Amino acid sequence: MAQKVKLSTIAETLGLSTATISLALRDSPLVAADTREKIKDQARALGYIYNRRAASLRTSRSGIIGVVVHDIMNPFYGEILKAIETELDRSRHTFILSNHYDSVDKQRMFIETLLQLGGDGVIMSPAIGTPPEDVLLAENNNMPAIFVARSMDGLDVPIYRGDDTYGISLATNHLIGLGHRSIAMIGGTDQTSTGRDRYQGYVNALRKAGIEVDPGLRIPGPRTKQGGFEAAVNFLSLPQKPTAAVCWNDLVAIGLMNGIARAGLIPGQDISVTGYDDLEEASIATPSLTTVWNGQAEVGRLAARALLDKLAGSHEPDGIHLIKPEMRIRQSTAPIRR
Amino acid sequence: MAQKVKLSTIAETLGLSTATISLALRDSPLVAADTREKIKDQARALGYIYNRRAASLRTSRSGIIGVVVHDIMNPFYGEILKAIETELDRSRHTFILSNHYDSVDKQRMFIETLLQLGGDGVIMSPAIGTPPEDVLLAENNNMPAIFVARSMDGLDVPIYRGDDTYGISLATNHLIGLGHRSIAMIGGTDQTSTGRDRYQGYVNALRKAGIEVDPGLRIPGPRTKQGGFEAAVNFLSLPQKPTAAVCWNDLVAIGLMNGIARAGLIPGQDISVTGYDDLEEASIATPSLTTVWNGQAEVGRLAARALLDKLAGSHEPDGIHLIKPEMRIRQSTAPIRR
DNA sequence: CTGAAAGCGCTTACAG
DNA sequence: CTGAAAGCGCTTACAG
Repeated sequence: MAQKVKLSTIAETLGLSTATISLALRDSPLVAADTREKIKDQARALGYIYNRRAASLRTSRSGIIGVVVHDIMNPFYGEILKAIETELDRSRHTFILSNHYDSVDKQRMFIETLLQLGGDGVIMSPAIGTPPEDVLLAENNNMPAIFVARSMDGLDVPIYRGDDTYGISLATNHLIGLGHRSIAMIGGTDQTSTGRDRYQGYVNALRKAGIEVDPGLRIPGPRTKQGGFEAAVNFLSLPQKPTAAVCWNDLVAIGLMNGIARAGLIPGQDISVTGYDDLEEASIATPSLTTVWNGQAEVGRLAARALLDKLAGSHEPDGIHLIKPEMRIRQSTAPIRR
Repeated sequence: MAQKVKLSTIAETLGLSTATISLALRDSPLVAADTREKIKDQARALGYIYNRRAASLRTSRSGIIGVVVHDIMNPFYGEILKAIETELDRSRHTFILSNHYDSVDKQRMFIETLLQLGGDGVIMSPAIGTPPEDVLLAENNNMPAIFVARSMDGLDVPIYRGDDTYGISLATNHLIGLGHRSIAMIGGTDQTSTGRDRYQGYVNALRKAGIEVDPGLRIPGPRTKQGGFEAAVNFLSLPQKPTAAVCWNDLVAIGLMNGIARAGLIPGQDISVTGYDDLEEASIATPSLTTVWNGQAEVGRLAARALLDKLAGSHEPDGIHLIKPEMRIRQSTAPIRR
């Protein structure tokens, strides 16, 4: 490798000062237009690479934004990330991604690393059991946080997510409307706000329809396709013989449908199944999945915008921003067979 | 936020020099053990945050490793990434992720950003049409590259991937062994090394079995579930009435099976389908998918190790490192019906 | 075992 | 419109 090219290299070869070079490369109107062009050409010719660490050391702004969620391989988060990426790309921010797999330690290590790198802000879907201190660590060090998909009590961090209680009630009401009375709820956990909200929404809808809530019809836990697939055995052996299942999310629903099919029953005919999220995959599942649109792209886009606005100095309203879910009716649900 | 705590803050409160603090925090044996402890306690008490930009400006090592692939939401890459993450976590490197969506521009911008941040190295699955200069840009600026999953001609960058020609021949031979003679190949593109290799492997296997290769049986293009799903229509209307399909990957295979089922046929019985990759999902698809294990976790782990070794100064052998694929036989393939 | 001083490559008032 | 100089917060020879 040749000698490293820096601002001073360009300055020397052009007989100018580093100050002028620095300003010119950042398109400052303080530098005459033709000087600016000359400088840019020279920078290109020399293969100059801007050293962000040096700049950021001086300005204490890095252009780095951290994003940490449960698991980026989960398409639910994937769809959120894609929207965040699009929004951050537009403003030339770099984003650093991490999974926390609901490990508080892994999440804290990520926040610390981000602080060390001088991260400007962090978008997170907090790990189960996150202590408020870990979020305050970021905020107190001038790195604002925005939550997506999950709330946390005791912090007034802006949060963007779907209205889970309402959304799941849409799915439950849809099944009730089709004549189902014995409806199971598969998956999710009480350890997240989302989990509690969705179960509550399911319970509310049943009560409102005058259907007794049977705790035995709840199979908590599964959150993945694999989990839904394995839950099919338990589901099919429930003594109550439910005719329908409200699933925690699309992944669980698709897994459950696979499991039901494996047992020789036809999902969508013998058993009605609803998902949640409306992943891209939901419409091509077989049968195509009746589900609840949960606005992942909206959540990602709005959260990224809110963070960028905050960094730009505007006072974004804190508090909860709920996206209103919508029903998507497809083939996996049908009127009850009498 | 209180006044920022830096090395000199600790030094002053303790009556020591910044040099000693710096050494102590990095566990240098040059500092007496009890001084070291005292310093670490004080750092913790003051809430000191190590400034990596400053350190990296001085040492020109950042601890950052870039990873850029086609699409991190694709579980094939997801499984590679997970293995890379595990390996890099272990050595306390930070990794920055990006999709390139096969846009050469997006990929170049990522490489430039990484250089600006002082990235130590980059693991990439090069975008279609990547000019060698873009990779040399990294290498010439002291940022070594390692390829995963895709090769590129004209560069001697180490590459880790599966043996595609061999792997696809396993799938094709399996179908031939079941009595199939009219076997379609669905998906993939000639624009990647992987695409060319897999088509070649399919052709080789047919020839070796004395089956004439019919170019009309190839439906190139699809690489996703959606793509496979849509290809089902074309597949089912082929005049040759193929009884089996070798798919580009598991996603295409699962999509195709969904499409076949939607048309009222039973995949695995009426039509045999093979996938490629053996994603976690393959075994829970319905029917479970006969596929080729492609060693994603191995690819990721080995590539990360190779990069870390290179950064540590060891001379890693360049060239191609092929993982040997293995057949996984499940329910989606069956003897031909006469 | 500890300290004084230079320097990594930028940006930013301040002058002119 | 351009330049000289200080400083961001570390680490690293070099002394002692």
